[in-house]
Amino acid sequence: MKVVSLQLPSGPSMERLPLPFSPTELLWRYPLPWAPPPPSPLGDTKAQLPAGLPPEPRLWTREDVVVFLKWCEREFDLPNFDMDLFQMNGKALCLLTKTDLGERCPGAGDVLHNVLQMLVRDAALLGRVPSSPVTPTARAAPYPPSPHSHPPTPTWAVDGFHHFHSAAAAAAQPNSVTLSPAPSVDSSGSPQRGESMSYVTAYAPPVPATTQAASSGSNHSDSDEEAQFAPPPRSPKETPLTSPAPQNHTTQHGHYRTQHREFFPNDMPESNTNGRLLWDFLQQLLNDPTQRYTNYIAWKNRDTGVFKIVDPAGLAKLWGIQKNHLSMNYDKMSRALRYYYRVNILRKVQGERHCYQFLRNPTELKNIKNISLLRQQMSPTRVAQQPVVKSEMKEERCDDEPVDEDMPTDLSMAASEPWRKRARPDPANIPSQHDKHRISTLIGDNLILKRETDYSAESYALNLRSDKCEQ
DNA sequence: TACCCGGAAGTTCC
DNA sequence: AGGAACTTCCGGGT
Repeated sequence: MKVVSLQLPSGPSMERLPLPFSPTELLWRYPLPWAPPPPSPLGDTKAQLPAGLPPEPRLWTREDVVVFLKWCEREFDLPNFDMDLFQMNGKALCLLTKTDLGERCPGAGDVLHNVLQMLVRDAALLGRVPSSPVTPTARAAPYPPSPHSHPPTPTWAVDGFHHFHSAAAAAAQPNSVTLSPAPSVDSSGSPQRGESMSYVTAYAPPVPATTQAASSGSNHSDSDEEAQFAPPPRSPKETPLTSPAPQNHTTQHGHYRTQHREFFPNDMPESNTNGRLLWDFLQQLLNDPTQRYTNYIAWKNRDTGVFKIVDPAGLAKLWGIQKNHLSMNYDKMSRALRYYYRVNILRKVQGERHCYQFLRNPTELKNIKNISLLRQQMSPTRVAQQPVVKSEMKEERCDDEPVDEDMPTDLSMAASEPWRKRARPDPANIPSQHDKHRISTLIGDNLILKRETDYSAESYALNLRSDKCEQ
């Protein structure tokens, strides 16, 4: 499966950001709702259209339609279309509904529909603001510069992690930017040799060599994108992988790749979440090897799982695209993040805006999914009996402690907070609003110690051992 | 004003 | 059908 580097429509800092989704995972998500002036929402995809194909699908001839369909087959690894069913011009093609397309090409209707929608939308935008023609060469032409193209990079965002060589970046792209493959780490792939592996390594995304080879040929070079998405420098303390700070990009990447190949074998099974869970989505953005999303979200301390949402609105839009909730905003997305508090996947870093901390490593999270969620109920009374520990969010390490197996992992209200059941329990046992708030606080506070423990490299290794035992 | 919090109800997908 | 994982909306606090 090839990856199309879809471009986000511009918004602040949205320019030229390829979304991390494979076509089949993403394309249905379009069309996009916000339409500030171009750059094109189709971006690279549009630019990769066959030369000579008009940018406006509705102007296509029958022959153009065939060319387009053939291109889609190749580009998106779609099953071959029955061209007899597409004896129509572009205008007619665009009138087909998703269902229509699905009937004509089972399994690819959504993709086709959404590609068309994007093209139509893009053509409309181009109509308003004439821009570069849709040619293979147009791709290399950068979009009009925007003052928002490169939002401020957090000072903590690193300086040892140099730009990848363009070929390497391109090679890394398929896995790094596709939400289909496993999330940051896979339970079956990584822990075996991971006893001494740090959190960093566990979070590092896969860069299988075979994928590189497979992808580098048919796709365009990313050299131009690399220039656009050159990752910000990283702090030397950032990770063992990057320290001491390498002088050579190729060496850097080689090391990186070597590490990943060790922990992410090529036969790694696919994720069971496909980036459709918010935590997984965030992890994938955070761990993008080419660091293209650091303008949106970036590790603040990868070892402890602390990250910062650099561009809340932008990130929310990305998430909205991912989930096809195009009115997504930070308020809504943050609500989803807050639901993670109760299941101890996340916590807020007190006093720092847009700063959160993962409380579970990806292996854990994935394992939880794999074992059908250990639905350990954490009763309010039980929680309330636990000591309250207020912990300042520093990168302090606590004693090693195994993963709390009693952690609720069910995001539903009922699982962790039974009073939220609509069929309410005995009223005598219902906490008051104040109590509820306190309990929630207790849940969060009480687990802080553990969280910071879990995210220390030592305990992460310990968790891995635990994972290993489970396997 | 923006961020943050959590309740409540609704939606979508599996 | 039912549950999980959000999404949407909201009132309140900082």
